[in-house]
Amino acid sequence: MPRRLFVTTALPYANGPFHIGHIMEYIQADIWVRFQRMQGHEVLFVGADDAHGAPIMLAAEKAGKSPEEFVAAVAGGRGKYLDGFHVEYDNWHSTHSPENTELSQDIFRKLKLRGLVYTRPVEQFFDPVKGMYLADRYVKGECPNCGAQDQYGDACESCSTVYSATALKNPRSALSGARPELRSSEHYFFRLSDPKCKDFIRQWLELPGRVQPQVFNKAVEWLDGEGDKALGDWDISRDPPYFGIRVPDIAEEKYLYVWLDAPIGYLASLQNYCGKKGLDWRKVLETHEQIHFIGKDIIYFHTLFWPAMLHFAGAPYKVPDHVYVHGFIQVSGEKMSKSRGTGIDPLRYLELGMNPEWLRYYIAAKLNAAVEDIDFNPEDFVARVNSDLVGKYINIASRAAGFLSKRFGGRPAARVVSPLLERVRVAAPEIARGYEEREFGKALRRTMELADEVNAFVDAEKPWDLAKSPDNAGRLHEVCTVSLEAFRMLTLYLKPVLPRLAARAEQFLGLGAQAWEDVARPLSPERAIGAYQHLMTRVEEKQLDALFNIESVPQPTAPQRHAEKQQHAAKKHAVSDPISIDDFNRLDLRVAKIVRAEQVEGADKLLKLTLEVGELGGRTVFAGIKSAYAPGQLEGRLAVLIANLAPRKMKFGVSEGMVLAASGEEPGIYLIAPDSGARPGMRVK
RNA sequence: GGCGAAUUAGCUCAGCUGGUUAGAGCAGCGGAAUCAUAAUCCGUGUGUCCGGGGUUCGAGUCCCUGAUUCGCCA
Repeated sequence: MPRRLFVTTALPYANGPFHIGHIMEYIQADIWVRFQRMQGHEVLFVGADDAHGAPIMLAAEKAGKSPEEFVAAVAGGRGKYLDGFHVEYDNWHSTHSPENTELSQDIFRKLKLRGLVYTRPVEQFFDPVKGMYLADRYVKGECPNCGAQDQYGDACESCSTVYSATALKNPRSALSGARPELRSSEHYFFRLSDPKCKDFIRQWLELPGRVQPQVFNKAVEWLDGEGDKALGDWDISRDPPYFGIRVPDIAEEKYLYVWLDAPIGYLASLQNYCGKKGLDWRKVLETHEQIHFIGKDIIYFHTLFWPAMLHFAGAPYKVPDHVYVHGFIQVSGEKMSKSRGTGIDPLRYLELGMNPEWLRYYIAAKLNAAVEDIDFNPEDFVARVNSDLVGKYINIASRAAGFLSKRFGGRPAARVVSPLLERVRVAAPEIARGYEEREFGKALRRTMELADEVNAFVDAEKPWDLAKSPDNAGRLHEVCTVSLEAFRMLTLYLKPVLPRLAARAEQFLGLGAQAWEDVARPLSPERAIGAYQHLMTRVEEKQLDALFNIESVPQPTAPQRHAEKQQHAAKKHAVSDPISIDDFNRLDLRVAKIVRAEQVEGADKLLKLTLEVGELGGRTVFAGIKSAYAPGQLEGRLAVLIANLAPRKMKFGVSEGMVLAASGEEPGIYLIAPDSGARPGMRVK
């Protein structure tokens, strides 16, 4: 009995392009969906832009566009990312759409009808210059607890007290700088604290397998909060000006809060798709399991509000069957940050010509079903992709195809019996379980174990020796057939992760698109394989350097020039005169944290760095790295400092050491960074 | 501040309800091989399982405590 699945990914906020975190989620969901389809299940996989809310309104204003234009421009850029990473949605829509307006107002009306919506006045800051109410994050002032300056209206970064914006001392609008006025207006609330609401949510959460255990615990913690942590009602309306959906059936201009209409966008996208396909979306909703992939940052909305909204709105709406939560992707152990330049720009990845399936594989290899962050580590990326995919998996086809084509007209041997193939074949259910449970890392680890066994088999059988004597032709034929048949099954196991590569491999093997059950259908002696051509190239470190170094976009160089360059470079490769270990020990190298980086007035190449060097305290260093780094990129990073270099007086001040950086013939300077875990003040030896 | 999670080999990570000398991949090192112009195979781990206490016949696994990191506090 095939399952019917309605699968979504979290709706990205349409105030900018995708970042690597979005792409990770889409890859996770896409792999899962492709796997389900290979199982013969029916899947509707949709996404949409989350287009409403104050931040978009303000971003549009800043860009000199209407919100509609602004959002449309962002939406126009989505395709190249999704296509680029082989993420295949059935539909991509927007919350700023007729479907979403209708659905959101319908759900609102139904909730109201059931007595779960009420109004009460809310006191809020109003910016008299901008003529709008200010969300907490748009108010700044002094912390009421510790007096720290310049804090946002929700929590203090200094003493981490949580408060409301109206508690701030000397508040001002972060938008206009004006002193905000306290005004009151009528807001709509969703009665989340109602016992029947909480009871329902708990019951919804408790179904085994509904959400991961970590998510369950978190949700219950919110649900059972007491005192000032008790679950409160949810403010679901906003005053104009607001880019959103009107609160229906009232004369006054009020809007639904963006977080109310955002998840409804899942349904709007489904409805939009069904409209195009002539399907009844109500029917589809009824017959399909509803599954949401989301990040850990939005658990709150998806495990409390969303199921409650759907449940109490009633038919045709249906509560989600599963909410699957993933962690964040970090880069080299650091939180992603555009200002520090540590993020990976997915578009740049594609523009550099890097293979999207490398990233799909790497991400899949690190993903599991837990709510854990994963780390993108460049060296690890190179090692995994090159040794797993190229060295182990692709190599199997490459080792067998030549003999089979040259000696046997490309036809596999008939009726080959092999314990190895049996082992590869019986792994199918275990690997399937890995995909099903979103334990992609496990599925791939197992697959690569099998690839190892196949390579060991080839080594033991030594086809190159067998090929030397015509007497061994039969055995040679069998060995090559076993290798290639194993390759076929491994391809099938990897197909959800590597759809493009699998399609090319299938073509090479003379097969149609394989489904999961085709594990049991071996290569036919009737059909010759095609000529082997390489299926995947290796990652080069240079590509990762280019990916991370925003400043030095690689110049396409003519081949001759490249050769010239290498000749020049060769002369410089000679190593300097030897020194003793004592000479080396005279250098006092320390890990230093760059706490501040500033432009130096009048200097072409220098940046002024303020360093923190553990017990050595603070240092000021002038570094000639202005051409390669913007000051903002450097703050917070670790570097290596020569701490005992004699201080040097410069035009702009005294430099108390040097930070280490690498450079070559080509332009570009690369700061030497300690591995994660190093602390300021540690000695480098 | 309160609550929670994480901390295992150079790197990335497995280690289920406590049970023999703690594992894998990659890297490194030593060998072999040359079918694979993209590579493989064999061998090789003296790891304060974050520190310190405790429970237990027995703890990476449970409890307490400290450190660091990361979340959540609507």
